[in-house]
Amino acid sequence: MNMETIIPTTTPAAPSVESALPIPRRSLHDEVVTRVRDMIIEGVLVPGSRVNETHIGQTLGVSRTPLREALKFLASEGLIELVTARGAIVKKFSAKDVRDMLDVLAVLEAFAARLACREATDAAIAGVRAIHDRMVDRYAVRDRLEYFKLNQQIHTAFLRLSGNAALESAHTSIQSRLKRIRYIGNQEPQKWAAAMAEHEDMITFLEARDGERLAQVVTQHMEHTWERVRLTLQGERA
Amino acid sequence: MNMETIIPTTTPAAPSVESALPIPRRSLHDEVVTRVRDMIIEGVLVPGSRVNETHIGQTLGVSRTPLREALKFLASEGLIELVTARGAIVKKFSAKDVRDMLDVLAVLEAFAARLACREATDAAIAGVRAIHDRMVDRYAVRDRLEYFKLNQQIHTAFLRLSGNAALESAHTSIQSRLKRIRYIGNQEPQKWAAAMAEHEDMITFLEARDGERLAQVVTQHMEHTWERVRLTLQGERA
DNA sequence: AATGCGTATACTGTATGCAGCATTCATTTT
DNA sequence: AAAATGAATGCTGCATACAGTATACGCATT
Repeated sequence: MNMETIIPTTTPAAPSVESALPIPRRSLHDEVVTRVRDMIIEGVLVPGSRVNETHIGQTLGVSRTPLREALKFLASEGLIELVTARGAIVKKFSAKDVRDMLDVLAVLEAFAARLACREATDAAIAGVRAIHDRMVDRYAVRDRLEYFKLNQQIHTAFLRLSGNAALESAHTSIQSRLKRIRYIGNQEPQKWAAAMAEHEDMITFLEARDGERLAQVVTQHMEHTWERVRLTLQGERA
Repeated sequence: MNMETIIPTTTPAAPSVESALPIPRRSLHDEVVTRVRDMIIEGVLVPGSRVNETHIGQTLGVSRTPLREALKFLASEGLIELVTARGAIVKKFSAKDVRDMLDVLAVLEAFAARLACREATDAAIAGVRAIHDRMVDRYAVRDRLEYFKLNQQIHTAFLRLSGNAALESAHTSIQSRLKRIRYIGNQEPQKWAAAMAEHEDMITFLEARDGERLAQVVTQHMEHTWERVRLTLQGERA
């Protein structure tokens, strides 16, 4: 979320080994943002309910101030709704909302597909392939949680291939809103298998740099994601 | 930014006239967010510079707390960068960044175009036409500022026709990042005239509900926007 | 018993204070 | 004189305290 570049005033006597890298200082802000996001995804914070600042603050061991700042951040991301004098409310998405988000994701990913096939370096594509291979591994042993994480990663990596930062950030924003729904979805084995097959196609077309076909598959994949997820949503009315 | 719905505990004796609407209480948060956004657009806060919390706070007449919260919000929107222990920095966009954003906008608007032609009610389309007519008025008397505002409005209204909230919010986010660039661009008269002509086409196809042609024109419009804006950008290197 | 009103409580919104880090300037050293 | 080092200042990050508002409960009244 924030990249640091240390410019040495003079080249120090330090050896150019890996150990002497800028020490990554995670701000409490980022930490709280991701933690609260995770709490929403995991269902600890239930959609539609209010967020008690003092309570959650104590849970995370921080004061209300950084928590509130994190909530404002998440509000802009669309995960939380801010109501005057009533505080933060975890957003509840209707089936239509989810469908709409998936439609937009499809459009964005289709565009990214065409760009990626044109712009990406072979090395970058190989990187995506590497993630894919790990997903196959995880699928083989039915490690759902790790698979889920890798799935998020591969989508992000794929979007990054496009080289369009705005595209990536738009995608990330919607993706984070959908995370929870995806998390609770995709339970059935055969659906999981189907998703895997689609990914296989995607990586093939990507390596072949066939933008059009890739865009097509990506769009289909999103349509199928909807099929996989829609049933889960019946309980989650707005 | 936040809609209020007042549910009366008991149906009061109040007449159901328009005058008895929920009183619009805009939170200080929203106020500060929009003010800071405007300050960025108007160039009061220069890209690349740090935001002094105490100073800006005094300017707006608020304490640091709500200001900081607003900055976090804008950070998520992409207008501001948060650097640990150094605070908020107004984001600086390179020519490529702008080009990328316009590309994404084009994709989103093209999608919105197809949806709008399918989904929008006649009344809603008439609403867009009304804004357009006012723009023609403002163009006639060369009222640039008002034209600029209406231009923002018509884009938003157009996106809303799609009925896809996620699409609208993705669009708004990028749009707000571009506002400043658009604000300083579009100076020359002939370019302005060209933009007007394109808008004329767009409204025509919209009323004819010709989604494909509208999508085409919208994409072209974005391409031309790039032409209009790119020269302004030479000074704004990243 | 039900309804309306008033008070109490709990939580949000805002301000302020304190600690820690970055930056800058002055001083010292080579 | 240039560079490096150390101190001082200013700003951010976080916590806490206070004020204002909504919600809930209890009481009185019909």
